[in-house]
Amino acid sequence: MKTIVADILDQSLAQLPELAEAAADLPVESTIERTRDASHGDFASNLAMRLAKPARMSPRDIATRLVDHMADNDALDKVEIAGPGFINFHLGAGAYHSELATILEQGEDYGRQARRAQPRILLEFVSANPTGPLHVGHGRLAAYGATVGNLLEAAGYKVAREYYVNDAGRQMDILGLSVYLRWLEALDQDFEFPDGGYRGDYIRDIAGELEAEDVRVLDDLFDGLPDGDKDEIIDELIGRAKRRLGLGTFAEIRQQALESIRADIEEDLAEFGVTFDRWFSEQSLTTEGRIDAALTVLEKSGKVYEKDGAKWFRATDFGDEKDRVVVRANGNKTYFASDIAYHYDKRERGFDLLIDVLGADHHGYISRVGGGLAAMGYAAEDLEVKLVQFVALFRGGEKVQMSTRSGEFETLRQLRAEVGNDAARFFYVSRSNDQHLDFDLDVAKSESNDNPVYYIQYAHARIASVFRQLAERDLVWDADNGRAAMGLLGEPQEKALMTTLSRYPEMIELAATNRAPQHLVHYLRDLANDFHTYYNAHAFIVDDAALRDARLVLISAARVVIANGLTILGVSAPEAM
RNA sequence: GCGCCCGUAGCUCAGUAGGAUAGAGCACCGGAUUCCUAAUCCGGGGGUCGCAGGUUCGAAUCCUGCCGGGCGCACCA
Repeated sequence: MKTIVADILDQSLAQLPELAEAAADLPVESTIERTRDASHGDFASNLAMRLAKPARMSPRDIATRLVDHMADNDALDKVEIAGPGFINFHLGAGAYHSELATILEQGEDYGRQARRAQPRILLEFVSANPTGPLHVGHGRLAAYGATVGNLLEAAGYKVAREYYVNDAGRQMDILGLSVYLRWLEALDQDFEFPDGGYRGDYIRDIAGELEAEDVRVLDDLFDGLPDGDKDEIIDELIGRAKRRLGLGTFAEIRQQALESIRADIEEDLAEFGVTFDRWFSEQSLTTEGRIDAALTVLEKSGKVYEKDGAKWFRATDFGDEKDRVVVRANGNKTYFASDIAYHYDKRERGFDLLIDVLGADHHGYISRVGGGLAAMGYAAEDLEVKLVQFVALFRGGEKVQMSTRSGEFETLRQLRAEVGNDAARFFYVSRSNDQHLDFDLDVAKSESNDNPVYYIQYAHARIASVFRQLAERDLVWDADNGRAAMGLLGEPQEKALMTTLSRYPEMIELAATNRAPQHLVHYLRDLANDFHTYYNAHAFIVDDAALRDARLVLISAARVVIANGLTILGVSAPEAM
């Protein structure tokens, strides 16, 4: 709908060369916005004010010229110049009526834009370490990433979703050791479980199902353990287990634990409506030689040097605080080396824009990885990182304490079971990603008017209910008749609803561009409010068939848009509540 | 110490590449149902947009400094 106004302005501008020149760098559409006050019309443009300086004319003179050169347009009622030089556009009812027809015609495609070839987007999110179940913080990453992915697709982009599985390195050895120790415990071996191990109940579950071929009891594993801090003790135990069980057997335990946890995460997310096109294994980077290949490219850039026996990446050249080690003195590659290799691989696979959704504690990582990309012949700007701030759970007004150490953290599963998937998906994205989230469990699970999820779903269910009532009264909705009678929709509540509906495509575009799902949440709340207000003010199923059919056109359109928006959020749109 | 994010109503937060009198929910007060679901609606009070400067026709929004809160600064992953 905004394009109607943009076209009119564009065409007027084209006839005024002296202004068109000044506006060369200014997309006309970006000057147009919805008005906040209905007396200012439907859309307003600040184009004249923006051109005043480059064109060296007064804003009001510019506005006058623009308006004088506008061709007549059926969609337009009138155009006014107001205030310091705003051009206000008043659309006719016909523009809204045709928008309603478009909504019904396009159905679930309404608000979706045509495919854009560029950029091809790789969206990486969650990527939690496969050392235990997802907790509530990961849930926010999942809900945010999934919704941003849906928004980008609605805006026409091709999006691939990926989960990076950190299945390499020391933490995997600790995982394997933890499982083996629980397996020993189950066979009545007596020892104190080391502090540095993973001690959640899920480790016992995995141990209970352990099926490694040559696994056997090492009853002297803890004999003569040297003193040391918890990391040294863990490393010593890992070394002993590897030597005595054999590397192959230890690796088998480790892989079994990894796969069990990874599968659990995948199932958890799938139940949450979050799926991925690919689970990218960090191990595969090593086995396929990609880390070495990336390091070779990086070294050719001249941004790698040796110091103290290690190889360092000159990250400070790319805005990082300090240079970063990529290969340690002991020859092991760092996690940072895998990260660079992974992101290099993403670009090599043909993705133009890499969006990473990360926890807020990863902010130090942005300039580093971006710098790596730049050094390897791509651009730091190819990587866009969306940081998501932490989640605090509140129950009964009290903050719920979360402790990973004790294994007593709140898992995503527990949260989903407590408040339901719909409320969880909704609440997670209802705040800006860079705002801390206070998740109030009592509100999220209350089946009452306190709960904004129900408020929106209820609007959808109510519309469905109206159509059920219609059938019960042996009436049939004649949509063609309704479309022909849309001129009867003159009530203020009807106009308000039509206006909000017509905003949907603009809002989707905005939310996608800004990776800001909260716009959609707020929009749906507004839309539901407009519908509920209308519902309370006027009956839809009236005796006058033309009016009835027209009103049913309007609320059908509302149903379509609410359902489309909820689908993007990953929230169900119930027919009845 | 350095870096990133945040500071808007009593509480939780929106606020669109700067735009016209700053919005919503909750809470509080007062109303609405012989009629399509009251999980609803209508009305009301509530604000020095952390503070101080700057940029300009115009700043909650951009810039600088300060104050307050969160997070991060490994040859860990």
